[in-house]
Amino acid sequence: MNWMDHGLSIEIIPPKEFNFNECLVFLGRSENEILHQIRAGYLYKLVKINGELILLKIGSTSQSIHVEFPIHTPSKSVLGGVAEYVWEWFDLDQELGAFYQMARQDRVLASIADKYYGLRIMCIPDLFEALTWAIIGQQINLTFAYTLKKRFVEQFGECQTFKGQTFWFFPTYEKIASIEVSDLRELQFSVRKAEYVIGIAQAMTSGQLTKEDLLQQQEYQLVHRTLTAIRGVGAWTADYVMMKCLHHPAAFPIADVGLHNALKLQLGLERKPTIEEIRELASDWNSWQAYATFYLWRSLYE
DNA sequence: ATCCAGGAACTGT
DNA sequence: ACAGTTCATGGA
Repeated sequence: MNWMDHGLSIEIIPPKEFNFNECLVFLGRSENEILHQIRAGYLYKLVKINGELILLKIGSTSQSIHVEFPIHTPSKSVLGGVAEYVWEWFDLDQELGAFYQMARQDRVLASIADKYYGLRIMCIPDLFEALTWAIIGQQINLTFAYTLKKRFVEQFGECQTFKGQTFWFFPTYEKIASIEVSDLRELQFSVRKAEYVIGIAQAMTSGQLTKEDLLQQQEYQLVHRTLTAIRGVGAWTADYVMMKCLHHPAAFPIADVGLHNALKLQLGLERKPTIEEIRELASDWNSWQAYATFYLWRSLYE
């Protein structure tokens, strides 16, 4: 992690292959997103550092990312925590040189890797949020998924208001562990999804499920098995969470409908490819499947 | 109206 | 192991 403490703000020096504006395009894909806002080239997000809610205002020059604090005067330890958070959110530990080298030779990826150069996987550092968002998104269209997430966050999350704008923080698992299935049914969750989300919240509250344990397990197969043992988490959700939260570059949600649509579009196919055809197309993506998938998702929003 | 959506568990064979 | 069914509702 490479960053500087400027007292009332911080400056983060990302690796070479990084383009803030490409990341903003991805973050701005839904009007109904409630967990961050984009205004005049700045990204606003409410985060929790050392148990304290902090509003971030994030901008970028060609060489660096800078973070300001519109509401708070941050302490030293908060500044460090914020740098860590932003570094992880933008997936800045990845060195993408090898990805672009592979992608340039790849029939599917060549054009989009060039077109979206510098785009990073926009991560979901909070494990509970990553799992919940994946479960919400199962088998419904993305627009409705955002609507459900918005209701969920507004009902059970925390917020701060600044200059007439309200900024939201995702509900904690402790909070969700104490609610009932009927509370989520009122928001139009299905009974199943409500059970899954509350069950995961309870497992996390009791300490049975932690991000630290999953990070420590490291090996793809082991983590994947641990995740799919959770009720509500199948192969797709496990790969989604490994990609967006646990930073596994080989995570590959191969059954994803968005991936299928993007491949169809990129290759000009008349129908969506089969799983076997995708395995063939992806045969050279070794250890970059997550980035390949993310760039293909990006290609769906122009 | 009809089909599908960033799936997964459950049931029956 | 594998295939079919159910869940649940909005968007296009």
